[in-house]
Parts: sequence; structure tokens; C-alpha cells
Amino acid sequence: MKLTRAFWQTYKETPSDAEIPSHQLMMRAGLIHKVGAGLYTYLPMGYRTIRKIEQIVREEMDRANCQELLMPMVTPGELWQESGRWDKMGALMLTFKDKGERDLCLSPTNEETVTDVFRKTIKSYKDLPVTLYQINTKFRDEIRPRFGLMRGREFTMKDAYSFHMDKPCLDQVYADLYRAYENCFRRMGLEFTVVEADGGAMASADSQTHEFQVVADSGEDQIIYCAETGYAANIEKARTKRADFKPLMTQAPMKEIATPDRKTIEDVCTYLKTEQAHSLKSLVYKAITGQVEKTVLVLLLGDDSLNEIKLSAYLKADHLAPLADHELTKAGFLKGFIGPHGLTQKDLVVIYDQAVAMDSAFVVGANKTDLHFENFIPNRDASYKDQADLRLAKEGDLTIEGSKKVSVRRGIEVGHIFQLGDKYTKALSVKILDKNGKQAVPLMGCYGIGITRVAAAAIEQNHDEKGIIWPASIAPYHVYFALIGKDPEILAFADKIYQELQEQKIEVVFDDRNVGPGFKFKDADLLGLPLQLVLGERDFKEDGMLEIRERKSGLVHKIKPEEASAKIKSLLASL
RNA sequence: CGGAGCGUAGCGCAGCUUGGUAGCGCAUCUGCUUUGGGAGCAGAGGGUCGUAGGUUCAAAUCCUAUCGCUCCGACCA
Repeated sequence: MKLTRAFWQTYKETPSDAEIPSHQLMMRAGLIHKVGAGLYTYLPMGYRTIRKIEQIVREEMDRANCQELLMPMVTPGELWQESGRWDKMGALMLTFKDKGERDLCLSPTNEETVTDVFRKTIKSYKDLPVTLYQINTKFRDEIRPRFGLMRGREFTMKDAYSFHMDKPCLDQVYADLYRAYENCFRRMGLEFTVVEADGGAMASADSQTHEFQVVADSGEDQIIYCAETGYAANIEKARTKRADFKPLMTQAPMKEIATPDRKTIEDVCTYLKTEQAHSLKSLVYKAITGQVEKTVLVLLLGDDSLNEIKLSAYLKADHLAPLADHELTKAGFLKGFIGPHGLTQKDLVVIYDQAVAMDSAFVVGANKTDLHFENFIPNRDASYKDQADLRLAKEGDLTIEGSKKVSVRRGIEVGHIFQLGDKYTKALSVKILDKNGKQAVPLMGCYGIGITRVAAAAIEQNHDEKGIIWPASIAPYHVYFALIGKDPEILAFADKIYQELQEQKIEVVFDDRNVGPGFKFKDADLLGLPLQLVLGERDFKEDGMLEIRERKSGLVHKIKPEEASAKIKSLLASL
């Protein structure tokens, strides 16, 4: 590509609405253009990277015996009504009607669509297993799109779906796809961790699910990680043991104590000169299961946080949310002074976290304005004593089986694989004849990669103060060829080199623009192609040499013009 | 949806408090000079100040409504 013929504009200034490096750099380097909230045009330079990521994924999926197809982005509402997700998806799914008043939606995912084509095509166990995938646009009307391509509303996703007669077969294909995913991200040059994840609404209880997380400080997800045991899990899923809790053993009776206007754990404990772990945090949630709504009081050690996923799973709730201030008041709770003793609410569910030592003494809210209790001992003073694992894992916890410490990392979820079981095949009444001629419900797995998110994640992980540092496999081009000089002779010479590189199938951007050297170097660094080839009129007249710079290391190689393509090829192979 | 903030040229911003000719930097265009780290000089184009009402002789500025965008929370590839 010659830049004098290119649709490409870079920017010195960072757009004010871009918060994280990948978003800022993609905007500044002219890779994407914002069209609306969470909606982006992939500009020519950026789209090349998207296509390269797609291609790597495509090759690895094909190698894992998957077949590519393409499903429509608009799908009929009746499919979603059949699976029950028309209502469950809520506002995330953008729905509308066609001119015949039929319900339609922009597909946020495609379990229904793929299951439908499967059930109408496959009738025999002999045709299983089979795995279908597509690389397609998804639309999710995220409540809060942000961070550019990291969480767009419209985005490109590779989604794959496997079908099986039995669990061992599902396990086998799941393992194959797991390896295919590792290959994908390895080929893309990303540092990633595979973590145990929470299936959420997607999967049944005994099924496996893993997330592929690109390690990056700006990641939205937290990963609990233990280097010694190799344990890695999303914080939502992580099961750990609390460390360093010393119970407060006393026989002293529970007593009211004035805590005027101290409403937070921090304030109360500072005021009473108590460790936060020797107080109990009281949280009130509403949990909706089917038609039933329950109010739940959760008690945690003062310096622990609630894992809502765990609570939701424990309660088998369809929907879980903390009570808003006005709901608390309405339900008779005094915000800031809520506690487990002296409650008058009917049908209240009270649960203590497992880390709460029931014989230890705690400071708790007294359910009276400006009052707390001291020396509340659950086993002695509480009327409800149910316990469950509800706390959010944190830095310094121990692994569940005992002794090793875990730490917290941040990650960007670029891939997620699930064993769906029979959730969708059952919902959509899929029947396959097994070898006894009996009808059976097949099992499914599903496997997603956020293609456009991968591009953002790659930049999060590979950039410096000057710009992007693309891994070679997903860089828009491999070489940025900058001509420094304007003499017609040197221009003609540079053009010859450019032609030759092209003939050698080297992906090269030729900066033949009539701008200063600094301008070209800045653009080259910003765009971040792995190699920069520089033909400088001044130096070339002196020694007849060109330079190749490695973007990542800054290493410079002096070469003769005729060595250019060979050297570039060997450097690319070594990167 | 709850909380916070911002809408003025393609981008980054000033002007608004105290109403009175719409400005600066970058980018873009023209000419000359310049070519190893975002060049210099001279000139040029580009804005119904988000939108709609209202107050006023007069509104970017004050008031009301509305839309859009961004950030913090529950969602997710």
C-alpha cells in the first residue's frame, strides 16, 4: 500500500472519550471510527487486523474438525420464544417487528438458530458428533458499552456449537476445542490464562466451562490465580479459603453501644477501635425465583465482599439485586444499622458466609438508629444460623484444599467455552435416533471468541508510550517502509524496492508522502507494524545502506538494498 | 435504570460567572522554503455554538424541556 493512495489519517491528540490504551491508540492510529455508542467502522488499516484474527481462528477451527456456516443476523422471535429466551434476554436483545407485525431480533448469540437447523437436518446418531461455527456480527444492546472495541454493542464473534449423543463425546470435543483455542491465542502472540468460569444461566450444573483471559491491567475481569498449584478461576467462580482470621473469644454478653451517625463498617470500626474482620457486614437482597420473591439478609466478615453469583446459585434465583434505599426503608430496614438481631421482618432468609466463625464475637448493626451491638456471637445470640460459601475471593486467600496463597490478576475475556448439556436441545425438542432406534436428546457445547475484542486486547497487552506494537501474526501489514528524502532519483529507487518487496509477498506499507522524517517515524511507531524499513537519502548517499528497525526492541539492522526482502523474511520468522 | 459530567470547526479546547461582531492549537487546502524524530513563513476554507421552546432590544452565554455522548454500578465474547 502506498500511503499517497491510502485512506488513512492519524491523530496527534487523543479523543476525549477514549479511556484505555487500546481505544485511544485505535482511534489515534486510524484503525476505527466511532459511528455511535458502541458502534464502530473498522477502517481499512484496522480491518486488516480483524481479518487476520478471523483467519487464524478459521484455520484452527477447521483443523479441529469444525465446519463453517453463516447464519442470519436477524432471526425470528418465535425461535427465541420456543427456547424461553425471548423474555429472559431482556433489553440486551434488540427486538423489532417487520411489516407483517412479526417479532424479529438482532441475534446476540445463535444457540437457537443453530439448534433449529440441526434438528431439521440430523436424525441419526451416525451423523454425530458435529461442530458448526460462524464468524459473524453480533448485536447486544449493552447497558453500558465502553472502551471502544472492548465492549461494543455491535461486534464480531466466532461462535461454534457442537452436538453429541453422550457426555464422553462432548468431553472429547470440548477438549479438542480447548486446545484449538490455546492454539489460536498462542498464534496471535497473546499472553493468556485459561480459568474456570461460572456457567451462569448458560449451562447446567455439572458441566465444564472455561474462559480464555488475556492478562492485562485494564481488564474488566478479575482472575484468582495460584502459581504453585496452577489453580486459575474467574473471581466469580473462585472457591478459596479465607486466611488470617482470628476469632474473638469472649463470654461477655451482647450489649447495645451508641454509634452516632456511623453507618459504614469503616466508620463504625474506627470509632469502636475494632478490626473490620470482627464486625459483620449486613447486606439485604431481593431474590426472584419463578413467581416467588424473597428478601435475603447476608452476613459477611466486615472486610469481605459478597459474590453475588454464589448467592444467586445458592438461592437458585433467576434474578438477584440489592435492595435500593427506598426499598430498604419500605421493608423496615435502617440503612447503616442493619444487623441479624432484633429483626421483625417476616419470611426473611438469613445466611451467614462460611468464613464467619459462629463462636466468635462481632460488632453488628442493632436495627435501631445510631446503635450497634457489641459481642454478638452467632451461635449464642442468633436465631437463624444457616451458612454457605458466599464471599468473594481476594488477594491473600488460601486455595480451597489448604495451604497455598492465591493472588488476583486482571484479565480480558476473549474466549469462553461451555458444555451446554441438553439445555437448548431439550427446549427446542431435538430428537435423534440412537443405536437402539430410540429417540434421544443430544448434548451441546458452545464456544465463543470475541474477534474484535481480541484486537483490543492485543493492543492492551502490546503497546508503549509511542503507540501500538503488533504481534506479527495480526499486524495490519508487516513492514512500514519510510522514504526519507525527496530527490526524484531516490524516490524512483524506493519505488523499485517497494515493487520488489511486493513481488516477494511481503506485506508492506510504503510511506511515499511528502512529509518530514519525524512525521513518518511518529506514524510508523503509532501504527506499530513489527518492522520499519528506512531509506534515508542522506545516509544512503554515504554508505548505500538501508535500515531495518524492530518496533518492539528498537534494534536497528543496516542492510544493502538487495538484502532487504531476505532480511525482512528472516526477521519476521524470528519474531 | 440509578449516580456524576460533558455537548462550541474533523480532533483537542477557550469563551458562559457579569448577555453585545464566535476564537485558539492540531488537522485540511494554496504558494515558497525545508527533509533522520510530529518543520518555517505567508495566505485560505470550514461552525444555524446538540435540538426545541422561553426571557430579552439582543442568547454560545440566563431559564425550561428534550436528545446525544462519556464516566462509576448490575450484564457479557
